[in-house]
Amino acid sequence: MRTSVVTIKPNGYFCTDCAVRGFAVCSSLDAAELRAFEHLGRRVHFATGETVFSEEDITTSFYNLLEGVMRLYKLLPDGRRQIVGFALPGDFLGMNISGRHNFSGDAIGAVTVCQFAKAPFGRFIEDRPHLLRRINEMTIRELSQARDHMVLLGRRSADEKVATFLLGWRERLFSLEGLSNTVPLPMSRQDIADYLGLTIETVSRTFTKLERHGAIEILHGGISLRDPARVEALAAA
Amino acid sequence: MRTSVVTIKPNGYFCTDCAVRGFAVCSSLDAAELRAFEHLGRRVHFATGETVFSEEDITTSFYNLLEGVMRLYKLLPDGRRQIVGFALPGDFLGMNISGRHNFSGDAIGAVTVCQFAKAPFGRFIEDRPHLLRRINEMTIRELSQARDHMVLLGRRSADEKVATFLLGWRERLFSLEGLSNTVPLPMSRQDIADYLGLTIETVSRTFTKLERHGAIEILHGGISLRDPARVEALAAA
DNA sequence: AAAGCCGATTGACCCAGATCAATTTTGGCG
DNA sequence: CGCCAAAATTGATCTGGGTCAATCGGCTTT
Repeated sequence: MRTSVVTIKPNGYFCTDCAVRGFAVCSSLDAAELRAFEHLGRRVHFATGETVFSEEDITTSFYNLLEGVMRLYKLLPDGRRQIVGFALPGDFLGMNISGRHNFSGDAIGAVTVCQFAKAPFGRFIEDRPHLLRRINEMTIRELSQARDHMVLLGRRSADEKVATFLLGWRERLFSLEGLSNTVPLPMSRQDIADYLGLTIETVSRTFTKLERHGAIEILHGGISLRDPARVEALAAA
Repeated sequence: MRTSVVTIKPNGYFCTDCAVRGFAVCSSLDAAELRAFEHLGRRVHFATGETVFSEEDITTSFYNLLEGVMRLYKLLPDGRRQIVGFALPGDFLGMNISGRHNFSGDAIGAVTVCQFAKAPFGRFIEDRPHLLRRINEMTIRELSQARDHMVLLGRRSADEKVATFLLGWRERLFSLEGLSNTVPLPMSRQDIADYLGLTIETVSRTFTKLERHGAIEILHGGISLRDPARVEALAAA
C-alpha cells in the first residue's frame, strides 16, 4: 500500500469538516470551489470580551463566525450603547459599502471566526454569482430581522420586549442545538438591556416578575420556559 | 426623407428618459440591457393613502419608486404601528426571502412606481451579476440605516429623535432636490411619531419647543432650519 | 361665508420605566 | 476555603413621555 498524498492546510483545518459548512455563506460552494476558498480564510480565536472589529474601523476583513456568540453594537458619543444583534455560528459579518464597519463586534465567551481578507474575498466572489446570491439572501434576512427589532424597540412594553427576546433567542438556538425549554443566555443582563432598549434593573425586575408568575425559571446562565404559552401570549400582545 | 421606425413602449415610457435612471437599480444596466429591461416594468400610479403592497401578502412584484414618498410600516395585532422607513424615488422595494412582504407600503401623496413581476425579474437578474451586485449594495445600505434607526429607537430621547429625524430627512432629500434649510415634510405628525417611537403629542410639543428656542420654524407642510448648528448639537448628544 | 372635518396643538395629569442606592449573589484566585 | 470584584437583584423615588381631553386652525363643501 502506497503512502497517500494529503494536502495539509496551513492552519490545519478543512472547510469540508467545518461545523458551519452546511448553513454559512460557504454552503453555496461546491467541492471544487471549496478547495479554492479554503486558502482564503484563516481561523482566529478570541477570548471573552475581546473585540473582533470596531465601528468606524476601515474594513480589512470579513468574518464567518464558527464558534461562540458575539454582541454587535453601536455606541453614542456619551457612551450609551445599542446592541443591534447577537451573532451565532454561521453568521457572516463585515459587509458594508462605506469601507468602514458600521458597528462593533465582540466576543461573549470564547469565539472562533474564519477571517477573510477583504480584497481576495472580493475577487473570489467576482465570478461566482451563486456566492453573491447567498450573501444577498443572508443580508435580506438580516434586514427583515432588523425591521422586526425596530418594532420591538419603538412600540413594545418592557414585558413584551423581554418575552419576545426569550422566544426569539430560543428560536435562533433551535437550528443549532435543537428545540428546548431550557434557554442558555450567555450574554449579561446589561447586554440584554442594551439589546432591548431598557435598563439592567428593568430587565432584572421583569425576569423576576415572569418567574413569580410561573412563566419562567431563572437558572444560572439561562432560563427555563415553565409556561411557554404564557410567554408567547405576552410576546404576541 | 424616409419615415423613421420608432419603437413605442406599450405604456409610452422609455427607461432612458426615466427620472431615477441614474441612481435606481437600473443604473447598473447598459443601454442594450436597458432595452430588454424596459419590457419588464410597467408604470403604475397610486393616489394619496393608497396601499402599494401589504405585509404578509405573497410577493408577486418588486417596485422601483419613481415619484412621490411612501411610508413603510409594520403593525402589531392590536394596531400599534412602527414605520420602518420612508421611501423616496430611486428606492427598490419588495425583496424578501419568505416569499411574502415583511412590511406594508403606502403612498404619502401621489406616487408612481415601476412595477416588475417577480418571476421575469428574477430570470432577468439570473445572468446579470452586476444587477445583483447593485441590489446587494442597496440592501447593505438599507441594513446600515436600519441599524442607525435601532440606536435612535432604543437609546435616544424625544428631543434627540426629532432633531436626528429632521437632519436625516434633509440629508436624504439633498440628493434629490439639493441642500436647503427648508425641509418639506410630506408625512403627517402621526407618521413621524410612528417612525420615531413616540406619540403625536410628543412630536408636536417637541416641534413647538424647538421653534420657541429659535432652532426651527414650523411651516405648512414642512419646517425651516433657523439654527442648523443647534439642531445638529441636539442630534449629536 | 358658514359649517363641518381632520390634523395639529396645548394643557392637566399619570405611570412605566429610569435613576439612585443598597444589598445579595456569583465567580475567580491566592 | 476566605477574600475580593463584578454581576445581579431589590427597594425607594423620580421623571420623560404617555394618556386623556379640549381647543385651534386650515381646507373643503355647499
